[in-house]
Parts: sequence; C-alpha cells; structure tokens
Amino acid sequence: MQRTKFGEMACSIARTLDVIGEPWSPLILRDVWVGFTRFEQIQADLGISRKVLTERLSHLVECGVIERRPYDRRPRYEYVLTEKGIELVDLLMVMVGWADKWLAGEDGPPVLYRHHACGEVSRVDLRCAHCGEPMHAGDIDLLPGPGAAV
Amino acid sequence: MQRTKFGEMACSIARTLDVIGEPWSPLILRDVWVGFTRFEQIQADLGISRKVLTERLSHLVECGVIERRPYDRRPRYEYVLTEKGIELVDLLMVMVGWADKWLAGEDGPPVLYRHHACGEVSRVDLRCAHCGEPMHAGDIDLLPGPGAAV
DNA sequence: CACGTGGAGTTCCCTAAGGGAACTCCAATT
DNA sequence: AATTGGAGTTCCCTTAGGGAACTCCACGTG
Repeated sequence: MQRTKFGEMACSIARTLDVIGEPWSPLILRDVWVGFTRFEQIQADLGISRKVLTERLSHLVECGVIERRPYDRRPRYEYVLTEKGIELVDLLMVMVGWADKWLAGEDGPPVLYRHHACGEVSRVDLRCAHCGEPMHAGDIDLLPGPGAAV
Repeated sequence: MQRTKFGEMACSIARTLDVIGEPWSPLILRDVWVGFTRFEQIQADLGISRKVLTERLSHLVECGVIERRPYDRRPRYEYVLTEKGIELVDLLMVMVGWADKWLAGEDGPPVLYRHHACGEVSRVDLRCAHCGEPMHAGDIDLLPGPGAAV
C-alpha cells in the first residue's frame, strides 16, 4: 500500500513514528536491546519475515538508531544500539509500564525491571525534567513551539 | 498483507503495539487528546483515508482506549479518551521528548509543554516509580516476571 | 412537505507492503 | 572439493492502505 510518510509532518509524534512506527520496528529494537543482535537471532525470536526484517534493519540503521558492524572476518554482522537508539528504549519502557498495568492478564507481567539505584523491582514514572513533579497528560498546557507549522 | 498479530506474544511491548501499533493509531490518539474529537476533524487534520480511520477508531474503542459517544440527537459522535487512554498519552509525550531532542531540525520543536506544577516549559523524564531516581535503559536489570512465557 | 445540508461512515478499485519459502553469496571448516 | 551457516534476495500470493464516490439519516429552510 502506498503508505503516507509521517516524517514531513510538523509533529514530533509523527517524526518518531517515521523512525520506529512501522510494524515490527519496536520489537526489533527491543531484541537488539536485550541482546538478540544478529539477523538470524532476531528473525528466529520474532518469527518475522526475512524480507521485512532486512527492510526494518536498514531503515533503523539509516535513522541512526542502530549500527551495523562486523563481528567476524567472514561477512557476519551484528546490530548495536547507538546513543540515539538507547534513548529510544525509554519509549519501550513506557510501553511496558502501560501494558503491565492495563493488559497483563491473570499471569501478571512477563518481565520485571529491577532498578540499579534502589535495587527494587519497579517501573518507570514520568516526571517533569525541570521540577521533578509528576508530568502526565493532564498536567501540561500545549504551546506552539519555534518549529510550529505555518 | 496478513499481518502477524502481536497480542498473543508474552511481551508487554507487543501487547501495547496490538493496541496502538498500527499506522496512524498514535496520531489519532494525539488528535483526540488535543481536541480533534470528531470523525471529520480527525480525517481532515491527518489526511488519513476514511476507511482506515473507521477501522482504527473502532479498534481503539474495542481496546477501551477511547469511547464513542453521541453529542447530538442527530447521529453524531465524538471520541473521548478513557482513563486507559489518558495513560497511553504518556507514550506520546515520550515520543515527543525523543523527537524534540533527536529529530527537530533548524526550527526546533513544533510544540512545547508547560508544566502546571512549576509553570515552566519542560519535558518528561523517566524516573523510578519506587525511588524517584532516573530510570533509563542502562539503569535496570530485566528479570522474568510471573507472566513469563514457558 | 419536498429539498438541501453536513456529519459519519461504506463501498470499490488499484497499488503496494507483509508472509513464506526457496534461492544466492561467501568465507571459513572438514 | 564439498559442506556449513550466517546474512540476506527473490518470487509469488494475499491483504491492507489510499482515494474517491456513494450511502444514510436526522435536522434546518423555503
């Protein structure tokens, strides 16, 4: 299908979607994050079609979210998160927090996070980078920024 | 294309994607959040095909993220966020924070957030819900949870 | 009362993207 | 020389997205 491209919209959500908004991309990012860094590993773990995996990986590399690098003298490559990609993992952590609260069934969450700083099993919470108080949908006003559309 | 459904994976990211992972869904959620609550408004704002908009709205309603309710005695409806949906906006705010840092071009971010609590233009930061310290990709260990796959 | 209006979808056709399996390429290893 | 295994490519088929036209229906308007 001729998918509309989001990258050109003056919207930060659309721009983020342009990077990881396609189906599978967040799961690929997760895999790379948790240590499935090679083509075959990711393909086997996700059950994704090889064609699509190739496309997604190239796109994520182009976007500077992951880096493709050889790990052997044979033509073997692994993918690693860049700084830009590591910060994108924030997004995954928030997804996990939401799903654990609203979608985890009888069994509870499949994965737990233990926070290094306090040693406790915990989850992320959104805070204001300026004052440190909670910052959620109802706690803010939206203002036009410098890059606002004409 | 016969898209693989993510909802059945024992993965909270996949489960979240099952709700808002399809193209356009996060942008629809954003529109509803910022006040484009009617079919025609959202369609015009996003330029999305009416067919797809219908599908996405139904799905979001089914998932309990938005609610469809009449606003007239004529057959007119608007969509409003549920509690579950309001908490999903966290995800959008994190997307915005990431794109504003990594993708905003010359012009800077298109939208700014002013935090009610402190009155400052700010952005979200991820903190540990338990101890309040920063909590990002490198600050945690992953542990199998009760709902882990067999 | 017939007609027009506008919101909210439906329907239809066409193209492009995803799934899946088979195939290729290539540097080691045996 | 033949085999192996990772890393993609290629091909066919199905299905989802884009876009425009069409439907439905409860008002207002003349």
